[in-house]
Amino acid sequence: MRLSRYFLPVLKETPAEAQIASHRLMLRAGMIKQQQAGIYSWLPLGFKVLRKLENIVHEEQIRAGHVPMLMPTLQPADLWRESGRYEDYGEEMLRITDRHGRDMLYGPTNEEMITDIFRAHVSSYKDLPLTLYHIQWKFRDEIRPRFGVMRGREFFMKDGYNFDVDYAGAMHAYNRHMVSYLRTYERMGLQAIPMRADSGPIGGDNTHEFLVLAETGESEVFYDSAITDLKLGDREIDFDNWDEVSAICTEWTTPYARTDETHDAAAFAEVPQDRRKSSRGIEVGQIFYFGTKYSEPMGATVQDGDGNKVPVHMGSHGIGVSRLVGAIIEANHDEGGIIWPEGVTPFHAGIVNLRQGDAETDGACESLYKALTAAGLEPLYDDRSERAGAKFATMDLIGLPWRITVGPRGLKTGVIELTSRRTGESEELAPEAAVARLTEIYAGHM
RNA sequence: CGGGGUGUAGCGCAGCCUGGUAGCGCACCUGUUUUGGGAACAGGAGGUCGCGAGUUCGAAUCUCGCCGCCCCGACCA
Repeated sequence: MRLSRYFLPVLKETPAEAQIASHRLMLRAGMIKQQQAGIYSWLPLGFKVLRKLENIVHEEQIRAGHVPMLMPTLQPADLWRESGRYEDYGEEMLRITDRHGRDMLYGPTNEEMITDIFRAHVSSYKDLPLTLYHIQWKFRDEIRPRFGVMRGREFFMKDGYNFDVDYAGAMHAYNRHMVSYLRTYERMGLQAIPMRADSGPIGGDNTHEFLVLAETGESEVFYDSAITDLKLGDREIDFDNWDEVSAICTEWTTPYARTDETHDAAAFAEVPQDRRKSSRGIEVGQIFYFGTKYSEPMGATVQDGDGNKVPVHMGSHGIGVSRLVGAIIEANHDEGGIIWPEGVTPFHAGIVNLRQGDAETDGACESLYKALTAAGLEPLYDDRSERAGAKFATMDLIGLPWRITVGPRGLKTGVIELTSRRTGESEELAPEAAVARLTEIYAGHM
């Protein structure tokens, strides 16, 4: 993409309403525009990141054997009356009436609707296990939205629902989600720690939240630092292997890690002093097992091998996709701006032309642009007639992990400069060598 | 929803107390010079002063009502 043809309305000054880094930087980098309290337009750069995260979530869900679909944002109130939540949910639910006077709501979550779909089409244990998910906009009418997309009213979320014939099967689904979530966050360059959590209004017995450590997090968290050393890496995982999946969960849930809601001071005291940490955390996902809470009242049953109708065991599993954009920035920024992890960056590299209009530098930039594109990478070429400082500041702000600087000085000796946004380290090398380096760097992130 | 604040050009703000033709910086447009870390000069364009009533010869400014947004708290993916 050529910057001169893109839409990137960056701000030099910080809008007054933004308090925390991610909100400030998303506004300044032209990623979002607030339309109402807690409701945002996603401008091209923000939208690109959102889509990247969405793709990662899809890939990892499918890898774990889950099945994608899409449910509507507007739901009939009657479904929620069946589960009893229409009355229970309170003011947070946005209620709407259509022209015929029918009660509807903008979905804050989809347990009722997925259960309705399930009961209409599944009646045998032979069709189980099944996990369906979608990634869709949700609405919760928060009393006080804040922190930009981290706590908006409208938000983009992956929510998945498992259907199993018994408790053991549902627990495997629970574990499978935990492992696939760990993979998902790792690919996004995040360390998200699973912590035993409260079940809240969705209800259930067994639940973990995933928290990203960051100073601006809304929850206080307590953990054994041993957990932050854990990494899945590129190990192969057979998601159908109950023991293997369960063993990984044990690995991740054994070190102490809890939010203030479930914190147990006595148990925490048994963690060796030097590994006892407390911090703030941003919740970026949650998994629940809630058994037959919805299947029973809504009649989602299957016949088991003995011909008995039994309510299915369910769980629901969410990842806050739009919130993750903010969380990633909270965990990856400096005074100059955002620093995208390679796996989620909106463009793989920025090309800065230091002498726009000079035939030689223009030509060198063009051929670099073509070479990177041919290598399957997506560069953002700053071809504006701006001075060097302005171009550097823009690149730093929008946080592309790699910057290629092309100027007449280097071209005299046939080199360009490759700079890491994260470390600030630069290396002079031939254009072809830079393309090769970037291809190699991104090989593990495509 | 309780407490506090705020609304003036795209963004950041001054002006309001003490009523009298609406200002500054950045961004934008034109031109010249510049060109490896947010350039300089000159010229220019851009405003229902959140909305509605009221007081007044006259309201951005005073009064009343409403709305939006932000912060703290309670609440929350």
